[in-house]
Amino acid sequence: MAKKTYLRLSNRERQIMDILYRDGRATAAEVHAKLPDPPSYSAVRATLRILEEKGQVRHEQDGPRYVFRPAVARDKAKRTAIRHLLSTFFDGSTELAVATLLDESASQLSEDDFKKLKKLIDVAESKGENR
Amino acid sequence: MAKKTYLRLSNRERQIMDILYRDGRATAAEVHAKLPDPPSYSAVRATLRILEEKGQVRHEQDGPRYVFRPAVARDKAKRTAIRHLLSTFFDGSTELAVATLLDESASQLSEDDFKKLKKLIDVAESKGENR
DNA sequence: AGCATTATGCTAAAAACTTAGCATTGAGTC
DNA sequence: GACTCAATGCTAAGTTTTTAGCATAATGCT
Repeated sequence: MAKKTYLRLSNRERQIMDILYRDGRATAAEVHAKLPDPPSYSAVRATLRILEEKGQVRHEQDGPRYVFRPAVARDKAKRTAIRHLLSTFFDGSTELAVATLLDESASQLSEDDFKKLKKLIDVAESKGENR
Repeated sequence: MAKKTYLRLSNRERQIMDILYRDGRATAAEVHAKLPDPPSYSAVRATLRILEEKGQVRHEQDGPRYVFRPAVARDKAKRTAIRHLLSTFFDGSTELAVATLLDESASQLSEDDFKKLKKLIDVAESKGENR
């Protein structure tokens, strides 16, 4: 059977995936506790099962219970997400995106944080030069 | 009537909003043309109407047709999106997010771009000092 | 061992999303 | 003004999502 090119996740499914990406791993009960506007525990388990059928989630047995994890590495998922964000809201411009990021969080960053950010750019620049 | 705190958009609705945010404004026909795996034109219009009912979209009359726009400013929507991304995939860390952004696009950035990025940080830093 | 507690497996019903089709309206052309 | 073309208004039906509930299995305590 061919794999679907576009895998659509429903709203609840997406919410649950976000929790799993945020926390790395969680039991059904933990997911339930963190869901906004949560349905029954039973409904959460059902959705986790569906996510597993869709290949988005895996579980391991941990004693009496299941622990769920995203099947796709967080790193890969976050790259997909960031590309989507760039193209939707920033016309593909890294600069615009960085500007917004800084604007969102500047007031919470320390002097040291800014130093690190500049260093990041230096590193990226030197890597970019190998073209 | 109380406004919903959590406004859920379905998959199709989200796809359509993304197009509207990307392009700023579009007719029903344009949205239809840009939808991946598109349904009928009629279905697109129906969804646009629903989005309007949900307060996500507005339309203006442009001669014989409607032109649709996001009701929430792109700028506000993108901040919401970026905060969500930060918390889901980057543990709230601006640095980690910038690092990924750079990593994604470093090979496409020019020397000048890097200069601008550093400048952005300087500006954010000086703003941040007014605390 | 028996019992309470906490899991999972499964199924079916309710709700929401998604879609298409037909009726209607309006603009432009001949 | 009649006709054509392209738009919107509306509604109903199909499909998917979302949910709850009951049955069952496993753990751990007394």
